[in-house]
Amino acid sequence: MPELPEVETVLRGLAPHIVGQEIRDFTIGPLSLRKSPPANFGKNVRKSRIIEATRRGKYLVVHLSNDKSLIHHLGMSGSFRFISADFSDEPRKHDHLAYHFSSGDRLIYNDPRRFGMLIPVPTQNWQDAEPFRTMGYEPFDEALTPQTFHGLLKTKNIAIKLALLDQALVCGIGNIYACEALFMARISPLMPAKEMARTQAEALLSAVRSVLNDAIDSGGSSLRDHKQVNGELGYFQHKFAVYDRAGQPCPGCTCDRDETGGIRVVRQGGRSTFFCPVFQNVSQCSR
DNA sequence: CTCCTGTCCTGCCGGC
DNA sequence: TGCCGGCAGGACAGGA
Repeated sequence: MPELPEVETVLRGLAPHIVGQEIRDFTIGPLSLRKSPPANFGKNVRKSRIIEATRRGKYLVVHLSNDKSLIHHLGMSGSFRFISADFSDEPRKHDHLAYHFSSGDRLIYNDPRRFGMLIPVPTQNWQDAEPFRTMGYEPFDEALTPQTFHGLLKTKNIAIKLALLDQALVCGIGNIYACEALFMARISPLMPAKEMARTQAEALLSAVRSVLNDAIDSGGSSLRDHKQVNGELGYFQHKFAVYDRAGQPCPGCTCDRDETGGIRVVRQGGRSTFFCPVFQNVSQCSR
C-alpha cells in the first residue's frame, strides 16, 4: 500500500535513472486508471526532458522541460519498473503506462487494481493544482510544529486515527503508519482528536516522523504489491508492532495477554485499526 | 461547512 | 479440487 515511505522509496530508486532523460514517446494502455489522460496524450510530452522527480504526500511528481508535470499516484497496487536499453523485458499483465526514452531505456507503470492515477498539470504553480490545493503539511515540514499539529487536531470532531488519515491535515500517512505511530505514541486510536493534550500531540508528531523515517530506511512495507524500483521488496513489514497482528502479543506490554489476546482490531471509517487497548491507554497499563 | 458511507478494482484466502 | 464470498486499501463523490 503505497504510503509516504513507499512513494519516497520509489522516487529515490527512480530519480537517478530518469532525470535528464528525453521522452521519445509516452504510451497509455486501453484500460483506464482511476484518473488517466486520453490514449493520444503522448504527443504532448514527446521530445520533452525530465528535469526533476519529486514527491508530495503519496504522489510522485515528474517535472518536464515543456512546462508540464506528470502527477502519479500508485493507488494501492501500483509499481514502476525501469528497463535499461540493453535489457529485454516482456510485457506483463496490468502494464498501463510506459515512458519510452530516446536512450532506449523504458519506464513501465504496472497496476493490477488500477486504483492509480496519472494527472498532467502545468508546471507553473503545480503545488496549487488538484490534488495538492487542499493537501496539508508534509510530515517533515519544519513549519509543522507540535503547536501547529495540536491546533489542527483541535478542529477535528473525529477519532485521532481518522484525523491522521486526513490528507488535508498532514499528508502521506495511510492505514499502516497511522496504526504504528499511535502505538509508538501510546495513544488510543479511538480518542477524539480534539481531546488530545498538547503533550500527546507532541508525542504523536514525533512518533509519526520516527515511524516514517524507519520505514523509508527499510525500503517501505511490502504486503502484496509494493516493490522498490529494482524489484526488491521493502522489509518494514517485518517491523510492524501492531499492523496486521491481531491476536498476537503486544510488543509494548505483557499485562493484558491472557485477558484480551494481545493486539486487537476494530473498524474505523471502513478500515481496520490495530492497537493494544492496554498499552495505548496508559492509565490501564502497569508499565 | 463537517462528517460519514459507498464506490472503484483485482488478487488472495478461507470455507464449503 | 473448484467455486464463491469477503476483504484489503486511498481518494473522492454524494448524502446527511
